Order: sequence, then C-alpha cells, then structure tokens
Amino acid sequence: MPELPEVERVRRTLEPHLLGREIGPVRLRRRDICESWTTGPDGKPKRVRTTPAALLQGAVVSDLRRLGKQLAVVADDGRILCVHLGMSGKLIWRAQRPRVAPKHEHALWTLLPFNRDQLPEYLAFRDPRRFGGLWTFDRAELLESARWSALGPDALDLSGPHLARAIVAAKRPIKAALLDQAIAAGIGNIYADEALFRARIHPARLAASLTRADAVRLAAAVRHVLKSAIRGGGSTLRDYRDGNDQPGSHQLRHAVYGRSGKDCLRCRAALASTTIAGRTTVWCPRCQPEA
DNA sequence: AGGATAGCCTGCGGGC
DNA sequence: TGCCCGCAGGCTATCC
Repeated sequence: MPELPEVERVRRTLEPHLLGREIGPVRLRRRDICESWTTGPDGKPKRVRTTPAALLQGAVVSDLRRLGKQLAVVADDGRILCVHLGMSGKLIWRAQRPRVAPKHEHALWTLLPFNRDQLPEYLAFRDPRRFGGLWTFDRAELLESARWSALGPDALDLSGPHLARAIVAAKRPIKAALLDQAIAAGIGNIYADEALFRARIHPARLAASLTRADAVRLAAAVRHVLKSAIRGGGSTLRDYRDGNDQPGSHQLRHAVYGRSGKDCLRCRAALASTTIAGRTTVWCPRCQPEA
C-alpha cells in the first residue's frame, strides 16, 4: 500500500481538483468502510451513522492535509473527512462518472463545477482489500484528538534527537520501531528497508543498541529516502496510482526492497532477506553489519 | 506492559 | 488451461 511518499503524491495531485470545490451528491456503496463521529452533549466524541453530510456533501473544500499515511479533506465549515488507503486503496479524480461503477469502488463524491457551463467531476475511493477506510468528524479537532494524536511526528520531519529518545529503551528490532506509527508516522515496509540500507544499519539490531550517532544518521536517511521517493512520484509495485490515476517510478530506484539475492548496488555482495515484525526484510550483509 | 503473532480482504503470479 | 498456494505497500486484536 501507499506509504508516506505515495499518500503525499495523492495529496498534491488532488489539491488542484479539490481546493475551493463544493461537494455535490455523495454515494457510499459500502457503509462498513466508514466511521463517523460527532461531538456529544458532554463534549466527548460520539459514534453516529454515516450520512452524506458527514461525507462533506454541501461543503466547500478548504484544505487537503496529510499526517503520515493518512489524508484529510478539510471543509470550510469545520467538517473533516479522513482517508486511509490501507494496502490497496486509491483516491482518484475522474473527469466523468464511469457508466458502470468499477469493482470495489466504495464511495463516489460529485465535485460541482466552478462555472454553470461546466460539467461536474468526481472523486472516487476504491479499495479491493478493504484494509483502508474513511473516518468523518464534525469538527477538525476531533480528528486530532480521536485519531491523529496516536501518531508520532510526520516522518518527513523526523529528527535525530526525537528518534533517539523514542528508541532508547526499545527491546525490538530497529525495523519494527521504524514501522511503529507512534514513533514516526508514514514509514512502511519499503522505505524502512531503504532507509536502513542508506544509514548502513542492520534491520534486526535491537533499537536500544543504536548509538545517538546511529539514530541521527537513520533519521536523516528516512527523510532523504522519503523526499527522494516523493520526487520520483512514489513507488508503483502493482496497485499504486496518484490522484490522476498515474503510476509512480520510484520503484526503479529501490536499493534493497524487492531485490533479495541480487547484488548490492554499493558493494556487489548478495542481498539477504528474512522476516522481521512479520514483514519481508531485505538488507546487505556487508554494508549493514549485525554488530 | 511491551512485543510477537494471527487475522482481516482480494488479486495476482508461479509452479505443477 | 486451470487450480492451488503463497504472497503483497497496513493495522488491530489477542495472546504470551
């Protein structure tokens, strides 16, 4: 699924289509992919049935925000829609409504035209595996308090000192810590491996065993790898498409992910692979020593 | 209490 | 050709 760079590409490609737009009729085909919350009389969040209004029908989009792998469509009246793409989710702008709804297209928003002589456009959420989903809140602060507060800083801003502090006592592999969204939001399996390779740190090393210098180097590698992937349009292994349905090309630049058994691009040693935190992990035994 | 593991889903590619 | 298996970019609930 999309990790931070892919979600950021979706955000950037959808921005021109959505900002300032009024949302028309909304169609939710599968109710079970969406969760809606309002502020109760006691001020506490209250789960409610999803309505078209909760899905921003009638609202004007004022902002498109991202934290880690999550995207939020902000309306000018405070309503907010959070989208998580999971493994196979796509959020795609369409110039026309398809004659037949594509399989697994769970939600479709009408984007009203800016001028009367133009036709409406559409925004579609499609997610075959349904690991992703939609969350709506009647106030933007609810998204922060109910959902985004569980996330660490966005991985694009991950600082060495923050990472060092977060892992100082962590008795798990450093790769598992990188995948933990509470430590930094946005890193997934691809970019965890790529960042560890760049920082020359073995993925199975106990997180607490990293020196402060290691952590500083690793945080810089995370930022570099993510920024480079954003420039490359994200990684399209199979499914990923940006908001305009275009694939990325950064997969061509992966140094280790998906290259098990192939030569290390730095030293020519054969890349090794194993399972860490339940995920396939690839590294160079020579460039990323165990010690 | 933190950390590992199974489970949620569909689709695709490889091997037989 | 076709079927079955394993595997996939994420996260959570559950167990130890």
